[in-house]
Amino acid sequence: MEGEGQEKITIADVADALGVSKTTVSRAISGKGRIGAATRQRVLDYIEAHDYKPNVIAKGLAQSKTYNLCAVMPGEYDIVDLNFFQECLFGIQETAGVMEYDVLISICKRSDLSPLERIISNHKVDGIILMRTYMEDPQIEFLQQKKMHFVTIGSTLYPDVVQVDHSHKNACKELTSILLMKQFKRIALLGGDEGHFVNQSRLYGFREAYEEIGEKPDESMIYMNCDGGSYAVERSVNEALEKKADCILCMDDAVAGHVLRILREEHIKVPEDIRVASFYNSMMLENNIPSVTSLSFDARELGQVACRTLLDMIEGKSVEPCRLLSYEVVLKESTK
Amino acid sequence: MEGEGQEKITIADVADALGVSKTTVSRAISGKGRIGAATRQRVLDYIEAHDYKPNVIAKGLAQSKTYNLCAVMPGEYDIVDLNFFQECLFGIQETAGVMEYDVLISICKRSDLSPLERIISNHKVDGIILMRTYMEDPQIEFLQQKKMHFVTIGSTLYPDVVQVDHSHKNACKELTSILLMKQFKRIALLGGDEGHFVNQSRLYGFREAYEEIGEKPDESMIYMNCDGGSYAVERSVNEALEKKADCILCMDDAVAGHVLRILREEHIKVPEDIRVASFYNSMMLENNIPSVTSLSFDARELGQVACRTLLDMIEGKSVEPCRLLSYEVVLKESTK
DNA sequence: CTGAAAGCGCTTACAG
DNA sequence: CTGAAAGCGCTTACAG
Repeated sequence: MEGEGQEKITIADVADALGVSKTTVSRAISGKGRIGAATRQRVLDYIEAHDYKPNVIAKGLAQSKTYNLCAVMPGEYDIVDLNFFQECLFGIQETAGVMEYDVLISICKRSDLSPLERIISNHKVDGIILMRTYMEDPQIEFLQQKKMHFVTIGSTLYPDVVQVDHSHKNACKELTSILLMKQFKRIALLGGDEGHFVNQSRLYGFREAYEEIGEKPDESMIYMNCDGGSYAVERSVNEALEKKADCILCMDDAVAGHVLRILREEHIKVPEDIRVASFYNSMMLENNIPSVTSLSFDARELGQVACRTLLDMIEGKSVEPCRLLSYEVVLKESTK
Repeated sequence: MEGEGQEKITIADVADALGVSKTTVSRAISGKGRIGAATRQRVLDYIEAHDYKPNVIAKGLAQSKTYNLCAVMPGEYDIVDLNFFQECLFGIQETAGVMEYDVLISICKRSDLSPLERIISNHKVDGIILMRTYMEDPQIEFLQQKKMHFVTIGSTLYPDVVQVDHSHKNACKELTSILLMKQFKRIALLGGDEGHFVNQSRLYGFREAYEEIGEKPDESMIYMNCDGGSYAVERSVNEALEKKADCILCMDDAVAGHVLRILREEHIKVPEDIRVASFYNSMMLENNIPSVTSLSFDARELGQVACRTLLDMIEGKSVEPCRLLSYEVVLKESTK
């Protein structure tokens, strides 16, 4: 009698069984419209007992909704980002699930939005979360033109986009300030892709820290676009060493990983000979000796907040256009 | 005139515009049913020109399909696995997209299937891809009971489940054999979670390599469940060293990362004092000195094959129940 | 408080 | 070869 392939029971079935109309059943479930408390309880009990679950697809069709969200993840990433995206996704799906939404994933390269376009033109989702922003962002332009509900994880200068982000600028400023206070003044900055908004924010924070003490960073020691591979990093590190840098600040752990390897190869000791810190932490460096100073962000929370915000937008509530979440500076041996 | 918020045009609109029935339009698009070539072309031209795209949700409802797949990703993972899952997902969504399917993601802990259950009972997907298998697998049991179409990435002993996997057993056997041929006979094996099918396969391959040369591994140097953190690894490594192991074989790069750190701390040189190799490669170890020998698998291909197989099942085609993809042994400095 | 009916945007026997 | 009609499983004005 259990699990007997009991085919999908529909709202009509429960209406028949209870001798009421489909309308009534629908109302009992949704809680919308006037309905007698007793009647309501009867159908609730029945569907509970018979394990009835409304077909969300049909419901969606009737309401012109899908109860799906789309999380778009960049097609180009390195393993450090990966962990970040994964955590975000976790947060997103967690809070989506609570509201009976599901999350559809779209992996898009910056140069090719077609996966996203397909999802939109197929009317598969009610809203979109962009998991990375670019300075020039074709995804944002596309979604605005399509008038879709969406929120970005990461900041942007495009007007009228709802965004949630960590305060990368402040975080980087704080870390840089600490380093400066420790009297490491010749800091080399190994930055990531200039086209990513987040890297610009980090750079900004770095500069502000210097400004605050009335000094200027050595511009010739600011190396952007270092995430192109270990070769770019190697050149930058060598140049920084020639210029007598006393500290190397890396935009993320992928870069930091390369840096640490290079220093080790050249028998340059951290932190004795030079200090190293990273603007983004991951599990990647956890086995490094010495342990490395970095900024720490809660990606999962970011996903949760982004998702909740999007859900609010879909439901027509008003939302805060720019949320900034906090961060931590984690000081370790590499900057002693 | 462009992008003028031209609200969703429906099949009825195009039927009206063309003076034909909705039936005809539907047939022209799907290619099913008899229809005049000329008529067909007319509607095709029209929808092309007017950028009409059928509402997949409505289509799905009429056909009792969703054109969605679900990829279930484990909720517990470490960063090494992560890269694997990401690559898989890439492959999955890539091949799903070609068939106009989208992929919905569900992150499930082994102990809590509720995200998956929700998706199933909401009729949100036509099939499921399980991205990891366990020896005792509640997900498989659940899906079989629900009579859903699904395929697993990773092997399983459960009967009648369609699975695609890399030949972990053979791969590990081959790597172990090479090590044995190099006369490293006292190999310590640091294994992962015994509950994961893949780790049992690896262990199996390890044993078979010994058998083949008529010898036996030192059972006291087989340490399973090492992925619980660095402490478990540390104990195992120290014990292995006491037992004069000449080589440490790690089930994956997370474990390998810990091992390499521990050896470095204790000033034990690789490969001079002891050899190290990993059964699973990732970007995680790419900066290690020395470079480390490992097995290499193409996770993306795995995703593609799994997805194509699932799609075939959904369309009622018969599929190969167990596909095994190939691998590579990548010899590097750590086992010289 | 409850129900009959129309509608969401498609598909698909069934006629012609 | 083409169309009118019923149906997929819901929701929601509109009446009563």
